[in-house]
Amino acid sequence: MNMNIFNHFQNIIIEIIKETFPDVDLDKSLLERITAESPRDPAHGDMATNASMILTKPLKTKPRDIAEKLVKKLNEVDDIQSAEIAGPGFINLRLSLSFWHRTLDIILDSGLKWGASDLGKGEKVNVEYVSANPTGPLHVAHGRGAVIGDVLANILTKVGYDVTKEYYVNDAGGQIDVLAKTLFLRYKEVATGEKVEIPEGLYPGEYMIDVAKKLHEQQGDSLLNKSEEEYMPILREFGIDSMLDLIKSDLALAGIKHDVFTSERSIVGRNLVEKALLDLENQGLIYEGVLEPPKGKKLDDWEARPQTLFKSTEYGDDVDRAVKKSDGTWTYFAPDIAYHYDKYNRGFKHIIDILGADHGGYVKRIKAVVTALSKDQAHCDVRLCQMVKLLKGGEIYKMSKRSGNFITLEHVINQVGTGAFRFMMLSRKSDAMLDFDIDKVIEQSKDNPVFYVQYSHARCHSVLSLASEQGIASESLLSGSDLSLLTAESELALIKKLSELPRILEQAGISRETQRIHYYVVELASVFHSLWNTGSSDSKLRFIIDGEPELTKARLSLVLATKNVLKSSLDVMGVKAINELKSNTILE
RNA sequence: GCACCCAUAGCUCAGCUGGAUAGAGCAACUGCCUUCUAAGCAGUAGGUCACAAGUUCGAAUCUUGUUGGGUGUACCA
Repeated sequence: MNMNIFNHFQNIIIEIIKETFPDVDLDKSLLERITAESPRDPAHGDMATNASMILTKPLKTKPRDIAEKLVKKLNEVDDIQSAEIAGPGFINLRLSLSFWHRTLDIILDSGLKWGASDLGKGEKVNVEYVSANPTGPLHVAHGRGAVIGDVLANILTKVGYDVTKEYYVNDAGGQIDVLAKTLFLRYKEVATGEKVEIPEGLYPGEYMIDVAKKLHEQQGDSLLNKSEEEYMPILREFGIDSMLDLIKSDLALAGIKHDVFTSERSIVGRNLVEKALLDLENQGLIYEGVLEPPKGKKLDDWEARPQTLFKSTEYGDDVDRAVKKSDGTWTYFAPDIAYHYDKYNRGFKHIIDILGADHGGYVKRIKAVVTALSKDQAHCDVRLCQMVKLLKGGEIYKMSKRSGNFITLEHVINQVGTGAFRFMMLSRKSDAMLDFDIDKVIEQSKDNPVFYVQYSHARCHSVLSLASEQGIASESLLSGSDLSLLTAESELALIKKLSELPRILEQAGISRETQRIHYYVVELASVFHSLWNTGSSDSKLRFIIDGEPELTKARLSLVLATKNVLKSSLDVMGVKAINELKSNTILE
């Protein structure tokens, strides 16, 4: 059986259609539109299909007439308890109890692997995320892209892709000179003890002082006597290394570890820029030209000048893009072309870039590059992460990297905890802006979904450990429980929710929408809390029933399955599941 | 000007790539603790899915306009 029960029944339905209408040639794209999904209203059953509506046109028959034929055969399927026609021609399926019990059994057997699938067929995917310039610590906006990229990579891994988590280090551009110059001033400050004013345009952040101190420890006063030409390479090197260490420790704090760091300097050093541009040139996509001045924005210093351009308009971009500056050096874009060329040559046909919304204007040209360089063999998917509005008690925290007093990622995570931070970063789709109120995330109330979900996991743990202590049932004793004893509506609702995970992960992977797993885990917690409370109003529905060891074991099995699914969902989110909630603890 | 994104209950947001009577949470109101954690549950009330056309059996979802907000807009990265 396909782990994704919706695909499973979709296949069954399609087979039945082929049997029922053998003379009609139904093409694949049409059959793919035939769905099996859970109806909005549970009163409509467990599964609904739109098959007869889709088939109306090719069969030139009324939907209800088609449905009647299909229903007859669907009713013969073992796992289908009943199939009936409803509304404009939907077929509602009610699945048998034994099907649900068998599904629960599979979920229990799968343990933390439940939800995994082979959708990706082991294909290679490169997910590039964060890629912040090595000029300072990460701030909160970086944190959003970081979590979304990380979780998307986790999801894709879970659904069967061979995923590489990657960080592109912009260590070759002008901002590195700015970094080095700033570092020199701070170094001078440390060495001479004289207060230094950081001029406009350099990085005023105080983090540079610590770096300068370390530099001074290593080099003493020796750099003071050197010429700029001599000390700049040393400072660049030291600055980049220090900043990368800083960034990596921020990432570690956020629970993120990239597989690969690719440096811009190494791309340039391997002459990949020349190679990639030659490839484009051979395709006639590089030319010398003059761009029009941009409209709607005053540019006092604009002047027409010939530049080396990439014909990105060929692939849907708004204007062609410069790859060389007027002084003949590469633009930022050129090494990035080479970098994507490198990704493709490393065998990635699925390339995903997670960027900040402020890079929105960059999307079309980078997609154009990948399409051109791969001759349409690779696909580049760019996800933009909208800004995070950081609040504390309703008041806005302004973040500006230039000012130097921006709110760092470290600062925020230290206040709310890694788990809560990640959980909240996944609460909105990446296209939409996100409000993040530090006070609310710390708040230990039902207002806070992190606690709601963790509480459900803690409850699972609590029952299971209680049962274990009482010797009623340990986890090992639970295997082989008679799951058919689970017949209450609330129990079945939980089994059904558990069974959805594979589909949720597949769809999150396909659509690259990480918020889906967030909402799933909240829903799952809700269904579990609901079941828990049926035991409050009716003691016969509690998990542990004196004198009924078999029933108790069956129910505890369901609890165990729930605990596992909660945990594996949280694992994908990079959030640590918690066994016991204590007051005043920050979630890790 | 142009490009990309957003607009759903009083507030914060879901809505399973086009399905049935649009759903949660918060706030409001009503119930449920001699109970495996009430940090929870059940219920009531709350809607012109920004607006207008179009596509079709069927639209919050797709197309095109319009309005309002965000972001970006040569030789920065």
